[in-house]
Amino acid sequence: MAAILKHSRQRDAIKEFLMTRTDHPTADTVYQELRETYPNISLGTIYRNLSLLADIGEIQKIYTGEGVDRFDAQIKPHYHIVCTKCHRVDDLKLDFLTMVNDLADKCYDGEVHNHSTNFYGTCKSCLNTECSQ
Amino acid sequence: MAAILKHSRQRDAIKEFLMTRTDHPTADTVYQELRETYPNISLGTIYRNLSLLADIGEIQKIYTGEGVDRFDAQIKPHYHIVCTKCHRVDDLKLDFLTMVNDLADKCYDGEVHNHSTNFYGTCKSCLNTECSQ
DNA sequence: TTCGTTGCAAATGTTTTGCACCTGA
DNA sequence: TCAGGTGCAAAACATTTGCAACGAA
Repeated sequence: MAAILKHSRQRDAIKEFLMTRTDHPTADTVYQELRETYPNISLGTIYRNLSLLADIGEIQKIYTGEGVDRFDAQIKPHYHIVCTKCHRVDDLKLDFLTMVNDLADKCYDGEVHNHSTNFYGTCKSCLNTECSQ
Repeated sequence: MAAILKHSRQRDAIKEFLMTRTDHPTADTVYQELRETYPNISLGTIYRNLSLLADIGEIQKIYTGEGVDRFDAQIKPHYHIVCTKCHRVDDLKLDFLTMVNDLADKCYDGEVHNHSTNFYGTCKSCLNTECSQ
């Protein structure tokens, strides 16, 4: 069922762009940036490739509950922190707590395979500008 | 800024309906069910009241990353488990791990206020019907 | 040549919003 | 009375998809 992948310049560019970023761009950000190099690239291509890359596990799709999906070239399990003021999404340098899956599995009558945690708070730069708001 | 709330039959019905449910209905489910009692109720009213109730903390909005938002009348912090086969969302009988916020705060240069975790797995009924698929 | 990929545009699905009318306090 | 609430329909958004042309193997 899984089709054989052909090489595509656009897909390479999308993945390469993601790997240069430590924030977690949205599909539209990827689109706006890549349009400078590939003026004819289409949003559909961005979405198709981001989905495909996420499906084959080369990138990660992040749901923050703030409307838009975000993407991350870092596929090692890790946590994210969302600033509730400026909506920026950062990686958190906290070890992934695999044993939490076991805790959850013990109190569930199905099977628990994984978990996804988002932390919410205020980023440093929003803390600093708090009084001027 | 916050307006004074007036009583509304529709808002009551929405909250009451949510309180009868142990699953976590989507806005559309609330709409379909309440339409039987209030044939003229509109989806806009459902969305407006669900948002309002979530804003004032009487209900909770749940993001599962599966497209639609879900709502929960249980506002005590707790975790959810999403079945990746049938997309049903259950409560997990696992104590909320408040200390995880402190763990996260220690390795972040902003402030961590909260976290939200979704577990992903297979529910009992999907496990049972696995071979017939 | 073959079949996956692209660009474009239209379609989809969820959620929000403008507006005139209604309703609770 | 009057500000908040409602129903309706249109709009806004993010994302997906159909299709003919394109391009890698």
